[in-house]
Amino acid sequence: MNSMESGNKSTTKDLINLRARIRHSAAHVMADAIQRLFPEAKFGVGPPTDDGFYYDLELDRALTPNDLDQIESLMREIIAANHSFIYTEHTRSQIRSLHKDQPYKLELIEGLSDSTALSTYTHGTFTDLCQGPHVDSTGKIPAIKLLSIAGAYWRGDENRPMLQRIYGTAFETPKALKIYLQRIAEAEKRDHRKLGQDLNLFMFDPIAPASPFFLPKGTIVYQLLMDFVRKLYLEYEYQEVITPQIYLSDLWKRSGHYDNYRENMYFITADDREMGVKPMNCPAHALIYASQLHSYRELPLRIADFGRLHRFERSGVTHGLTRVRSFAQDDAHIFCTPEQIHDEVRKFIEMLLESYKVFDFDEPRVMLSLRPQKRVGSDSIWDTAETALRSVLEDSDLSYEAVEGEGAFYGPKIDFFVPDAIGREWQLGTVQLDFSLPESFNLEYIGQDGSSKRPVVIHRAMLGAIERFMGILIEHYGGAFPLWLAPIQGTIIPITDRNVAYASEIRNILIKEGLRIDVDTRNERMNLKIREAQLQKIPYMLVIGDRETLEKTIAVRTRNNGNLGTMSIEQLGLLLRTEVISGHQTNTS
RNA sequence: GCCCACAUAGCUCAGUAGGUAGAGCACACCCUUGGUAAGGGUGAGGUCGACGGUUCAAAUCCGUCUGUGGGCUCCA
Repeated sequence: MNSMESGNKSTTKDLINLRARIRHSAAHVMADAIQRLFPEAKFGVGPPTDDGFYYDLELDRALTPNDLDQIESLMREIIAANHSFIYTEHTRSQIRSLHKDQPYKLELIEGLSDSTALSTYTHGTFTDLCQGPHVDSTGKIPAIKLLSIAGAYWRGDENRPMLQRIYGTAFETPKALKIYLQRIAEAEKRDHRKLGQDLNLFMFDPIAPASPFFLPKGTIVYQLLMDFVRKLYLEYEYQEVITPQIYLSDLWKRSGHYDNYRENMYFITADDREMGVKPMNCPAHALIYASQLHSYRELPLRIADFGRLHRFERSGVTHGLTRVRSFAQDDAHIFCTPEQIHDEVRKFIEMLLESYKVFDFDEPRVMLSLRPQKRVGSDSIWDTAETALRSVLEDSDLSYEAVEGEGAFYGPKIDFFVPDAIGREWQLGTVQLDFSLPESFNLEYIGQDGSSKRPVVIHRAMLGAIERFMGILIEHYGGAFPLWLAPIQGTIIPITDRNVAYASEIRNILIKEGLRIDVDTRNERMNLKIREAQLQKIPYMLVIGDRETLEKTIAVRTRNNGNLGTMSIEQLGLLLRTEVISGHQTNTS
């Protein structure tokens, strides 16, 4: 993603193809090395990936990092020997007998149709079922590195055996490999779990697995994100509500969650009655809607809710802030007429694109997810819903990809994925149509002709889970939040304690201007205070010594090592306020 | 849930022939009042994730559990 960006389209494509050939070839070389070291190994598949390659294999013992080193050095020998890759086509019985000791390969062969050529590639003494393409010879694999050992189900099926997967990568030059490895190291430095601890944003405790505790600084960011969304809600005419956390199971039976989502829910029993902790807000909003009679004149009705949700995620899938069991979304449900769907989805997408720009995210990738196997509602309802979403996307400038079977159980959806500062992609927003909820909750409005009609529900979230969004933002900014989001916007550094009184005076003035300012009154040297403020990624360091106290000025330094010199309190206030406002301004605000 | 790994002071980590624990930073106190990324000294701090087993003796070996990490599956 990084080094590919230069150059025109065709060379980019050439490079991608070259890398795929190199990596696929490296996978063969790795399998060769493994077979020499472990002749009893049974091989699965070994394809190239976007970032490297892997090979799956079965072995009677677990591989260790030490084994990886051995495999890698043997690979280097095989590469140095510069064996040619030789393509051969076979009959079905030939290719079967070639792989007679390889049960997984035999299964793959069974799955191949007779219309495709049954081929192998051989280098040196190693032959593998493969349609290629490869580089000419093993010597044309310029740079390799084995990275990790993992478990992976055979054919991705959790009911089938778990194989060992070795991940590696290969590049067209040693330099390109080095750049890639540096990028991984950079990603580690930005890891939100590490930064969250270093910057005192949030913590975890084993007593509440996968459930974040937001510390005071993290809470400031969290609240600012909600404030940001609330401001857009005013503009886009949403109404916020607060709804209960726990409901009798009758509700979940009615909404379909009891049948379709139970394994992800927490249940408790009180008063001999079973209750479920909400994993979603939609049923609550349906109850609110149903509590009153509605006219078509009121629609669309946009109900927003930052309610805390709990979802039991299987152990092993949780991850820092990005996959948690307790969270809140910038969730809202739009109740509208079928005719209003198009306009509502369009407006939502407009709001979403506008807000992503504020966070310096590039244009999102858009995915339209269509009906899954496990679903509620008739096929004709699904037809209507899918057509509606498609038409909005067709009318917009956005390019999108439609995927069968990925929709929610209650309706099709559009998901938005954005790349962060180092090229990784994350799912943020989502908009989902729901024709089932209005049915099951018997929602109605009175139409122009005086008869009862069925509204449509649109589920939508822009930032998605605030927890997740914050995790992504931390990595995107590398912990250096823009001024408007920084938990502490400036720290005042008195050089001696003679300057503390003036420092407090400055602080009070800036606080009254709505800024988040600290004073570092510790008996430490200025250098240390600056260092720590830098490490905490505080945007402004406001140094105050005898000179400033006397002249009623402030020496201003930014975290980018920019020394802005001295200025008056008025100048500083203006500077900070201007930066705060421009930081989170949307197009329409 | 599955495979593999890891769990030692608030943090980062050291502690492999099994013999009742160490460092740096942080913290407390003292000295130092210092102009743009670490001033110095002293001190306190750990039932080595939990439970069980082997052993005269377990942070160290074995088992179970919990949590976390890398993946797989899942992600409404």
